[in-house]
Amino acid sequence: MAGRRKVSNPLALAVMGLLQEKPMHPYEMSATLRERQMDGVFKLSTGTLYDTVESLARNGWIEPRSTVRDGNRPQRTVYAHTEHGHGQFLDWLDEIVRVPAPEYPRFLSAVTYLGALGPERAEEALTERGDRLQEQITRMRAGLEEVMETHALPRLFMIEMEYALHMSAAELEWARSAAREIRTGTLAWPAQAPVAGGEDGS
Amino acid sequence: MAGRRKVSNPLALAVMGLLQEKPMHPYEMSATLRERQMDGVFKLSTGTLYDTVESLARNGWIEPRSTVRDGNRPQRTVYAHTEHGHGQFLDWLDEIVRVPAPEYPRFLSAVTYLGALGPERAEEALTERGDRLQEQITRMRAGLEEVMETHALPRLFMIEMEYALHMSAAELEWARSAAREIRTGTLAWPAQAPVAGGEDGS
DNA sequence: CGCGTTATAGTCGGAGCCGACTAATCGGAT
DNA sequence: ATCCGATTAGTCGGCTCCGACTATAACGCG
Repeated sequence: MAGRRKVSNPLALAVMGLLQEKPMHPYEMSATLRERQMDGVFKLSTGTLYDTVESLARNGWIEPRSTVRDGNRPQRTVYAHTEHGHGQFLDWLDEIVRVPAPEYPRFLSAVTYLGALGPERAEEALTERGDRLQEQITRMRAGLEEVMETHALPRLFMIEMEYALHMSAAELEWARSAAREIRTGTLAWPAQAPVAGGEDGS
Repeated sequence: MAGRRKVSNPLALAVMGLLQEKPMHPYEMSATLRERQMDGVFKLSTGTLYDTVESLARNGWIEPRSTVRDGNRPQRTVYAHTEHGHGQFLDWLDEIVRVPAPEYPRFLSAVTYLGALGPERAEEALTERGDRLQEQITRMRAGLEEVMETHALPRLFMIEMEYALHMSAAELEWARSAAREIRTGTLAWPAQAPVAGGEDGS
């Protein structure tokens, strides 16, 4: 097993993915990602993008192809992936898929201290989350269908949407069920511990 | 609605949670979190912990209570939450639960470029993920039952485990189903695009 | 009673990340 | 002709995060 990966920011994955299509300069990457609404998948901020590109270049995954000057605009450096970079891209992809990495979603941390909210507030909050998730899912589903129809894309091209929808649905299910259990009392609120802690007195 | 939150690292939530129980010094927090296996929920590293505590103090959520010197060991600063901090803690908790925030799980980014792996490699990788997830779920379930039985805790105290299990199960389901769809051909691999984006060979 | 080992407690510098800012150009309205 | 705002393209400083390192005290052992 290797000592931690040189390149680790997921945005680098997006950059590599784009460069498989054709050489680009950073600004074009940014614009393309936004156009394709991939900024819901990769957290995109301009500063980070330029840093990421630089880091990829340092590590030999990509290299400056040309420095074009269009009219009198500031010159843009166009990058292309290297052969080495292409291999790394596939290996990294492969590893991310194969090995589930620990992630730390905010909601999980909040659930850990759900007790602190007390039953009423917790139930309310979970219900609201449920409603918001429902809306979100509806929007995603509509967006997905629209894209599929207008562009007649094969399913594989939107597969990440299917995954996102599946996971959102699972979360919705859990939130609703937890809210219901609080209402009906199936999920009891132990009196002596408003904050999770379970200290034994011994 | 407020301009972005001052304190934003989830580890701060853990710190606040612990301080609801009793005043502590950072090292004790770290030890306690590890003992309770909460380091699976909050990403814990010593450096970050000290930074986080300092930031909480700067923002008035907590304050140094005493500077104890035990024997001749380096003196430890014990912190307690302030009233303001307690309120912020609850509000933050409440907001995290109510409002689903966009998260960027690594697997989602990888799925976006699943096409690049080609059908065989993708199918294999998804299958392996499935197996690993299955193991992980078994381990979590066993751990959960053990804790519940030996400590006789109310369900609420391990509710985050139930959530984690639910989500892992959903992911497992998806991975298995996607792998199956690739095998059976239900999820087709468009020939002209090994990488999402439609590279033409011309 | 010296001596390596583990537990205790924390520091520090560098890398990563982000948002706010800069600056030039182009297209249309005035 | 010119002014305004949007688009194009990128820089920069500060804050956050992290892991590697330091240093002392208690503990067991031959």
